[in-house]
Amino acid sequence: MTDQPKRLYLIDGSSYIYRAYFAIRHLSNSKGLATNAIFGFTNMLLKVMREHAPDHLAVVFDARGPSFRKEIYPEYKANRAAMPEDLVPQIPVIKDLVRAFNLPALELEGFEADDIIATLAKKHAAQGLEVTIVSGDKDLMQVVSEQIRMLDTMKDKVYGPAEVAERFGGGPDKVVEVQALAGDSSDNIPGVPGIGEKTAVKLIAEFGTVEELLARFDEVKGKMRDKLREFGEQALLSKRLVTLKDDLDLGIDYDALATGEPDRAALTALFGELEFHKLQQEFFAESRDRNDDYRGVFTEAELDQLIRELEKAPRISFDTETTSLDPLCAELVGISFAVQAGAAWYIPLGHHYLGAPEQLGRELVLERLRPLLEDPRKSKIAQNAKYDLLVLRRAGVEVRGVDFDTMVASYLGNPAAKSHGMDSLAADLLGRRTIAFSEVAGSGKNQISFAEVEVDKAISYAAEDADVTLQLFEKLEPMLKEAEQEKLFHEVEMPLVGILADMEWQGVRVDPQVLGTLSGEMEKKLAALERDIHELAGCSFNIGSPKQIGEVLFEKLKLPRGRKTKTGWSTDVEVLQNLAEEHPIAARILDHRSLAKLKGTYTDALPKLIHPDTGRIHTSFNQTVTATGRLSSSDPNLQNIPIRSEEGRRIREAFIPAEGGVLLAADYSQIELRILAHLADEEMLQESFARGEDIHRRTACEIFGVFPEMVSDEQRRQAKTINFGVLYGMGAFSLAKSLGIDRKKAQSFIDAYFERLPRVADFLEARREEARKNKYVQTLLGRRCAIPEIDSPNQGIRSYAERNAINYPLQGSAADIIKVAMVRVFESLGRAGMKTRMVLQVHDELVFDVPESELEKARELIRREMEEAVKLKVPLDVDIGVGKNWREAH
DNA sequence: CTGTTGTGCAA
DNA sequence: TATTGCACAACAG
Repeated sequence: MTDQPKRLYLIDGSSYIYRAYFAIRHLSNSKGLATNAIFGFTNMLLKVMREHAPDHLAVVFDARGPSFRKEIYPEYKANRAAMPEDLVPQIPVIKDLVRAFNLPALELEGFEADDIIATLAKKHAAQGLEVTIVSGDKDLMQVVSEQIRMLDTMKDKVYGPAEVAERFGGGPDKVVEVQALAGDSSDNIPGVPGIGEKTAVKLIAEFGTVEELLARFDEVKGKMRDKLREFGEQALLSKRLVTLKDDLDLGIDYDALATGEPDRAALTALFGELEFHKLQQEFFAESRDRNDDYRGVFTEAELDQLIRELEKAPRISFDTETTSLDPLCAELVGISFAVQAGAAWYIPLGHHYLGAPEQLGRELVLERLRPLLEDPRKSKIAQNAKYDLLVLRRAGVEVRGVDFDTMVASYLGNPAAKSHGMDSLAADLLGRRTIAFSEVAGSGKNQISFAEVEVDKAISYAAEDADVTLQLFEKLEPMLKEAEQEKLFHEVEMPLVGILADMEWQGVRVDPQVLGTLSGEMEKKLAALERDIHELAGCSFNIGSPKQIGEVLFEKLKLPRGRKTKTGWSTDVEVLQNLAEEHPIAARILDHRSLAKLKGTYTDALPKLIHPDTGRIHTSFNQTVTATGRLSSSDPNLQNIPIRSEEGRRIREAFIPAEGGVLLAADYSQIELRILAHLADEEMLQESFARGEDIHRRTACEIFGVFPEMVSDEQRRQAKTINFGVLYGMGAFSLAKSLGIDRKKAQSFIDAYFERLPRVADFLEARREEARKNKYVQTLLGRRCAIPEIDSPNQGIRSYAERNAINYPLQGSAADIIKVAMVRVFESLGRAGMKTRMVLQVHDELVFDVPESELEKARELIRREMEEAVKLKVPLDVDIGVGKNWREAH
């Protein structure tokens, strides 16, 4: 073995923190914590580790208090501004990071990081070690030598004696001399006024040291001589200030600076929290466990063996591989299973490419697995189970017993998180970078179907999915318990998974002819509007482009501008409505825009999404998207089908029941206000709901002090706006804007409201308080949503957080209630053996496809299960409508 | 071809 | 300067 010199790396932590902070101006995580300095610092650390793999290292920080330099010179660093307020909270995180990397960290009271570094560098260099100082600070150049070099990772430069000499005109020993003369404005080191670095280098090159220069100052000519005479003492003081202490008694030897193995779990948690997803991936890219036992199942004997393993295991995880992201088009290509961490199987069923190995038959495998998959008592785990349920249902297997969906569990743990995808969960919770789909199937136009992926590759990809899912379960289950989400998870969210799968499976019938006719009419109207608009403008332009509209209205026609957007002048409804009085073009543009919107988003888009086999639209209900617990709908979004305008309502006529049936729409009346009445325990609201009054009218009575009969339409409208405003935490400004009144007046309405409904005011404050105390708020069923921004120093962010603290419990409790109702209705319909099918959910409304013969029974059942979903201090009223299309059902 | 912006639909 | 979503067309890189 060759005897490599021992190496030591000394990282100037404090200097990097500052440099990173100023180099990266804007970076923060979704919780409002600034992360710019942390990010820069981490990058530096990772770079040093990656490129130098140090075995001995110290990260050195400045100690909190003043250093000894302050004692010799009170003005030292006096001009330094206080640490920026968004940097302060980053410091402890950086120290956590260093700890998680398991690296030695040092700081010493009374001394700066540079002194510690100088001491350690000199000491170890004297012992024959090769020392690298990682810093960008020129002060440290004074300790550079043959054994000590300096590395600036941000500039990617290494400084040895030669590089130092180039800048300071001599060996590293000249550094302090030059700095003593030139001073340093950032540290408030005075030096000699009028002498900068260039002059100082010249003088030192000639005289060697400050002392020598001062002794022979008469050899210097002109004004500089006077300066030197006057400020000589100051130069000597400066020299003391810039000279680093290199003889501190640290009592630290080489062995104490050995680097440890990084704590993967801690790092993962930190990177996750900081939302350093890219770094997370990079760091863990190499750390995939190669010991995983992933096997393909190719023979009946192997299948039997697998099934025996699956039967023995208390819980199994599984995952399907298919040809499409859309489960209703997807063909099954393979299934994977895991029973314990690190071991998983993949059964290829439908890989077909030239030279593909012999695979077991699909029918055979599914028949053998059917008893297990359909057994409700066999506990199963899956990631995004809804997808697998649908794929297998399409393949003829009704999977039961899926009692843990890792995606849903992760969502309950943090509903505000951006992604609950397996890759990010594996990274965040397991510190593991999983094989990306694109790595086995390619991406973009090169992407191939999973059926064409080589079986060997498919095994490592698919088996990993089942394995990781099982490992995620092991992490997530205790987390759910910790967060007290178990009941909500097992009694509401998990039952809902299968129900949503069923709703997507059913889909809703849509008549393409209705949409086609509508589209044709719109086409004509749009063409006419376009002609008018171009004529009024005197030129032809793209009405769909806000930018071009801006050019025409504000530059060509010289109409008054309204608000600005990031890229130009706003042309939104509000602006155009104001412009309508100035010029007839504005109203036409508005008409054109809303019609084009309806046509593009609905009448033209929906027919394309009608499934060719079923004649129905199968939307996707997403259970892990919203921060509040609501569902969302996509591909297409059926939760925003128009209803307000006449044109819009006609789109609803295209949504129709199955042959021989009707559509039944059941919606909760004023559910969020009822929840407010319940949670705030506000008697006036409770009494009003108990009596079945018009709540907005009643609110108007209270705040305007008039009798119910005397409430004008205008007053009711205003009360309604206030009622909704309360749910969203609205202020006087926005109320004024939406009512078109002045702020004072709006404030007086709000005052009157809280005067008459004091418990509501208490409730709102209690929610803000709760958020400040716990950093989260809760719904009726204990669903939690974190609101870390509640402590943000930024007023805008904090106000936003406070509004969320009010809105989440109300919107979220409504979501809880309708989810419970969905489970109750679904199960009740099943027990009754009815053919009525739940097909849509629109936040406070459920839509059913009902055979005509079952109508009355269904109506009663649905009403009962919805109204009795939870018991509140106010009744839950459900309005039910029935019709031959969705519009009529309202 | 992909991500962002402005806009607008729903509860 | 009112909450939560999704999707479209235009546009920038």
